[in-house]
Amino acid sequence: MSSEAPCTRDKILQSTLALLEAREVQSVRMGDIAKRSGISRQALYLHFKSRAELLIATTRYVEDIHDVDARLLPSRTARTGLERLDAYIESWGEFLPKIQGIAKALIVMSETDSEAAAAWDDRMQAMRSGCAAAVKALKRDKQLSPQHTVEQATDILWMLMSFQNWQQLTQACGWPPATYGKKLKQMARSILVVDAGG
Amino acid sequence: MSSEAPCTRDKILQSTLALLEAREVQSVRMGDIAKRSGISRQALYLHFKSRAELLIATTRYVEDIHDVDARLLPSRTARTGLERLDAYIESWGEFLPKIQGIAKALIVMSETDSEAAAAWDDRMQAMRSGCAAAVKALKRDKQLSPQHTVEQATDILWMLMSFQNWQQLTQACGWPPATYGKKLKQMARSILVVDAGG
DNA sequence: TCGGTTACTTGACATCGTGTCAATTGACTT
DNA sequence: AAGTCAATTGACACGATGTCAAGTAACCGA
Repeated sequence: MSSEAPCTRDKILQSTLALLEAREVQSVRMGDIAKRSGISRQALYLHFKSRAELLIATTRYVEDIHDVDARLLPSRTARTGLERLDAYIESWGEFLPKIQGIAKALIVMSETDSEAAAAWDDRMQAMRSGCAAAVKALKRDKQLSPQHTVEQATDILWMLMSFQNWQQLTQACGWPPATYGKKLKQMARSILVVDAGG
Repeated sequence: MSSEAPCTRDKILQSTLALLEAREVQSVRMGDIAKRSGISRQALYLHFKSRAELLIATTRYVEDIHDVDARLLPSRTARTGLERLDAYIESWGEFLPKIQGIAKALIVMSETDSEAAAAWDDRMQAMRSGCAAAVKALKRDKQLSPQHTVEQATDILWMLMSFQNWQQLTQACGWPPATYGKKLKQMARSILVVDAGG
């Protein structure tokens, strides 16, 4: 439970997460995380061998906290392909804001660290599997537009749902979360579904 | 002409560009650029006050070389809204591969340098104007889907045409350039156009 | 031909963040 | 009393950016 005194490792992960949500990624240094965790900078290296490893661990920590699997349940139990598509976009749209900080950090880290790149890629491939499943369900229902192969449709849905697009629409364009969800469903239907009734 | 001996500043810009196209962004250091330009590292600072400024100057240099304005001519002279949309996507799709290196560099630099961020944002806003113009032409032709406001339609087209999406589709998904162009036009029509024939 | 300017060189150095190492402390076991 | 474990302190190497000072070589105009 969170009311118990967390062990040092958990304190570090919590601090990292809090800082990433509060500030610009690059301004979250090992020293800052240590200070906020109430330990020395060197002690961080007793728990994580590098900054990259700490960020990767934080990613897993976030997914644990928010119970990704439970969130995706409605999309897996959907009856029709359309329902599944909508449910998947919906859950993802609710999940994205929660991983914002760590996602940005991991993307930036990916430029210099191949393990970070692999970790982020792994999460994105997991998300892609969900896209592939939704597309497959559409295909099964004969609702997939003949304009695209199954592969292409998956690529397209994956692209639409990318973290960068979410960032651009909600941050740069100022779309509220509800608009993001609604519009993304519209777009996915317009592109992928044969009879795009909304 | 390029057969004349270029001045030092131009040599630097050419070297920067060549290196950014050949290698990972972060591995292009001031020292590398200097070596390739045949001058000392310190001499770089006689021409550009920082790495960020050099990258920004390189961006302008690339746009000069490839004559962006001329490229966009067909989209500006298009008769119908649909023609304009297609022409704009087409030119952008041809232009993107050429700015790949410097674009990635500027995006990475944006994390740490606010001037670089402003420079990239400026280019993206310019691209957005083109999107707005295409959407307006569709609206004029009564071909804009009533699902979206003009503003939203612009946001959507802007998102679809983003550098990150191009990267994801051509690199991660392995789409050939021709497929990228064709599919992007399809997607834009499906989402934005009222009678999405095509 | 002298003097000045311009472009560039060399070498040393400050700064910042990551990551490492060695010696030490303090608490809890057995 | 001895041992172990988590953490501390302080020093330090490394790599990259950016700065500074002194020197050089070519060119240009009076």
